[in-house]
Amino acid sequence: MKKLLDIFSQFILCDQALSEICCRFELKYYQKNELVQKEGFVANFLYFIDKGTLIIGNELEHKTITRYMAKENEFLACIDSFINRNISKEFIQATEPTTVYRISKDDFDVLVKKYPGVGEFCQKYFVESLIKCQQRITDLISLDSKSYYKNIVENNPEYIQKMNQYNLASFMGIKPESLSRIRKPD
Amino acid sequence: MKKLLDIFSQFILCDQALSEICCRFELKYYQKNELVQKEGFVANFLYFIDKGTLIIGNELEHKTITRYMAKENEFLACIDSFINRNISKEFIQATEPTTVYRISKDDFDVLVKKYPGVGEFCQKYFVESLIKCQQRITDLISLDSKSYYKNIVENNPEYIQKMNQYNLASFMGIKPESLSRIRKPD
DNA sequence: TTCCTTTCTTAACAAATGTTATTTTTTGGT
DNA sequence: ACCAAAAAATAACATTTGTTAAGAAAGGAA
Repeated sequence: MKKLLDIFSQFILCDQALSEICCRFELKYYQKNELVQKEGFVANFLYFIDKGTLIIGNELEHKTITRYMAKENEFLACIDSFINRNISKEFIQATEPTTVYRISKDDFDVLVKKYPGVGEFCQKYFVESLIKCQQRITDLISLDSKSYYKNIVENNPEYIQKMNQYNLASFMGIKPESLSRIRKPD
Repeated sequence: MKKLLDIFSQFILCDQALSEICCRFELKYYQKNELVQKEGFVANFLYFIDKGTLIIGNELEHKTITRYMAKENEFLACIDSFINRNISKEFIQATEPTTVYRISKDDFDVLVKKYPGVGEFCQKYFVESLIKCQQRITDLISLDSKSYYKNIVENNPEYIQKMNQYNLASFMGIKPESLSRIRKPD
C-alpha cells in the first residue's frame, strides 16, 4: 500500500484523506492469464498494480490484440468505460501472478468530490497517459518494426520480459512469426 | 467566436467568465502551409480552429511525419509542451488558409484558477483525447493499410480531403507510393 | 494562356511481412 | 524424470510495402 500512498502524497492531501484512500482501495490477487475484466461490461474498477503485470487488449473478429501493458506501480483502467460508464470494448488480463489494489467507480467519485488533490491526480494521470499515447503513435507510424523493437529493448525492456511472443507481436502491430525473425541474429 | 463559447457553455460558467474567456482568446490567421508553431520551442498557445485545418507532426532525421490532423471547432496544442513547459518536439502547421482563436499559457492558467468550469473542460478534453488516441493505436496495430484507409474514408473523410498524399501517408504509417497503390481501383 | 513547380501516378525491382505448415523448444503437471 | 500442451523457431512461398526513377497531372504565378 505504501507505493500507492506515495503517489497520492504528491498531491495536497491531509492524513485523513490518505487513510480514506487506503480504506477504499481493496487488495486483489490474479493468477497468470486470469481475466481481471471482461470486455462487454461496464468497467467498474481502477487498478493500481502492486506486483505483477496487466495487459489491456481487444477481442477482434479474427484475433486478439494487446494495446498496452502496465507494470508495477502503475494505474490502469478501461478509461472510456470507467469514466463515461460505457460498455468496455477492452479486456484486462494478468500476464503473471499479480496483486493489485482496486477501487470502484463509486468510491473513486466520492474521493474526487471530497478531496481536490484526487482530482489533480486524475488530471496529471490523464495528461501523462495522453503524452505517452501520442509518442507511441509517433513511433508506430515512423519506425519500421526492427527499429520499433530496438526502441522497446532500450526504453521498455519489461515489455519483452513480461509479454509472450503473441502479445508483444500484436502490441507492435506485426505477426508472431515476424517478431521471431526480427529477434533472430543475422 | 460563437462555437468556442458554445463549448465552454457546456460547463458551469457565468456570463462574466464567458466574456473573460472571449477577451483572452485572440484571433489569428494562417496561410496554407504556414507554420503555426515550430518544434524546438516551448509551446505557448492553445488553439481553437475557427475555420480551416491544422496538422501536428514531427521533424525526424530523414522525414517529416504527421501525427494528427485537427479540424474546425477542435482544440489543438502541443500538450507536453503547453502543460509542462517542455520544449516541443512537434510542430503545428496549417494545411489550408486557417483562422484560429488562440490563448496563451499564462492567460489559460488564470482562467483555470479563476473558473472551475475551465478545469472541468480540460479534464473532459484530456479524457476525450486519450480515448481517441487509444483507439488510433488499436487501429494502427490491428488493421492492414487497406483496412485502415477504408476506416478513414468512413469515419474521418476530412482527413482525405484536407491532407495531401505525403501527409496522409505518414499519418497512416506508410509511404506515399503505397497510399497511391491503395487508392488505385483494382 | 504558358511555364514552372509541386503533387501524384506508375512501373520494375528489392526488401519486409504475412501465410501455412512443420519442427523444435519450453513449460507445467504428474 | 516423464509426458502432454503450449510457445517459439523455422522454412517455403505469397503478398504487401519500400525504393528508385520516370512520366503524367494538377495547381499557381506571371
